[in-house]
Amino acid sequence: MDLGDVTAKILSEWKCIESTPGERQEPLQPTSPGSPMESVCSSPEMCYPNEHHEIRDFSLDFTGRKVTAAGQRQSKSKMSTKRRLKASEREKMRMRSLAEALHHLRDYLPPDYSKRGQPLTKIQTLKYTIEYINKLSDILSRA
DNA sequence: TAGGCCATCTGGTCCT
DNA sequence: AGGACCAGATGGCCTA
Repeated sequence: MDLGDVTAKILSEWKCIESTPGERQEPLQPTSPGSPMESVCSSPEMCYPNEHHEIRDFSLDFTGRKVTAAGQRQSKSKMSTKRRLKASEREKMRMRSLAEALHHLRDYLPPDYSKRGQPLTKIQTLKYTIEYINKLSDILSRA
């Protein structure tokens, strides 16, 4: 069995899964053309156009930020302000790389899901990836 | 309006 | 000491 056969078989089996949504633990969300998440946040690049979150964070951090529970905790922080800001920046970058990795992971899943309008959520991406890998493993073990 | 999803901030903890 | 990772809290955006 060559790669083409395997791929075709996987896709055909995948379509079988798609046609039986009852088997899914987490049914796909209904189609909604022009999904906001797809248009706004389907990729890290689109998620952070012109670093708009940076702008929002900056205003929150340095200009009249509302007092919140987190803000109240800040007064108890033992970290210096400089170090805290630095840690926040690193954490932001870390979470962005995680989101980017998840977006990249979506590209490896069969395209059927994205055809339904709504992009996969992070959790859906992980769950379907596990399912997909199990499918591949099953097919390979039977080959 | 409620609920889901997401990005971000933050403090705690572990590791180097 | 400082970086990485984690989990809780928070607020914004969007859809049903």
